[in-house]
Amino acid sequence: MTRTDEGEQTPEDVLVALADPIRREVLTILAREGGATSTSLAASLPITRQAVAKHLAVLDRAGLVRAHRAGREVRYEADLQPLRRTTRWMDTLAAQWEHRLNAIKDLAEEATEP
Amino acid sequence: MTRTDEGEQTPEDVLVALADPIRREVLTILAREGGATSTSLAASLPITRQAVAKHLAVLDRAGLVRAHRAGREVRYEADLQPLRRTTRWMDTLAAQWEHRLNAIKDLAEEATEP
DNA sequence: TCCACGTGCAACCAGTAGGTTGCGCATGGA
DNA sequence: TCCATGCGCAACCTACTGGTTGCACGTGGA
Repeated sequence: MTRTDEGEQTPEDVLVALADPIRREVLTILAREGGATSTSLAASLPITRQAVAKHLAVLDRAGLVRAHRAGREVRYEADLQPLRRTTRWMDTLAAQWEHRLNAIKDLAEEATEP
Repeated sequence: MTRTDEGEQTPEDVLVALADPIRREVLTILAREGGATSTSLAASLPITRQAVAKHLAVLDRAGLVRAHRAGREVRYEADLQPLRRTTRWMDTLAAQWEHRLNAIKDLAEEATEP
């Protein structure tokens, strides 16, 4: 088991996690199957189990997956809540930036046509 | 001038660009000031002009900045449109994944209480 | 005309990301 | 009881990222 004890799960961690196509593919499989182990994921992907484990660690750091031990297997499930938080965070950022840009554009118009 | 001739600008490029705190800071400055040069940005940041130029290249690849030559200066301005597109793309992804997860949850309930 | 200033390009360096192989350990089933 | 299976850990490799310095080029102003 990696951590899952949710340290921070910043929006930045989610962006980093989602920036990799293999990690998005992992989340897609997890959503389609409802859960999977590192071994079963490696069977569906072009990389080894250990590489999958590293990707799962990144996803776990972002809070996007949760690990459950079941016997000698460790089953991973997707948690989309941090993703929803992150899109809202990005929208807020975009709104702030656009607000500043519009304010500047208004100032420019005010100066040219008085 | 870097490229600005918009090659693809995939959501992935936007995620990669936004995953770095310095690049987010660059966008913040660009929105606050309405535009800046690599030299003026380097004055506001703890890194050299050449490092700034590399970050601007990443932002340009994502379509988040646009370069305009003005005399011997190259002025960069923020373009938030790819950011808005990316948040919508992420929302769609989240919706698809949640849809699959809910379908699986329903199946499980159906099986346990018939 | 000439010089200063802003850019662009290239080489270089350290650290990290993504991938591999190898091995040891625990656990569940025959 | 014993063996196959699933995991975790560690070492190692390669490529890319983020940063630096140094230098050459073009352009605008005194």
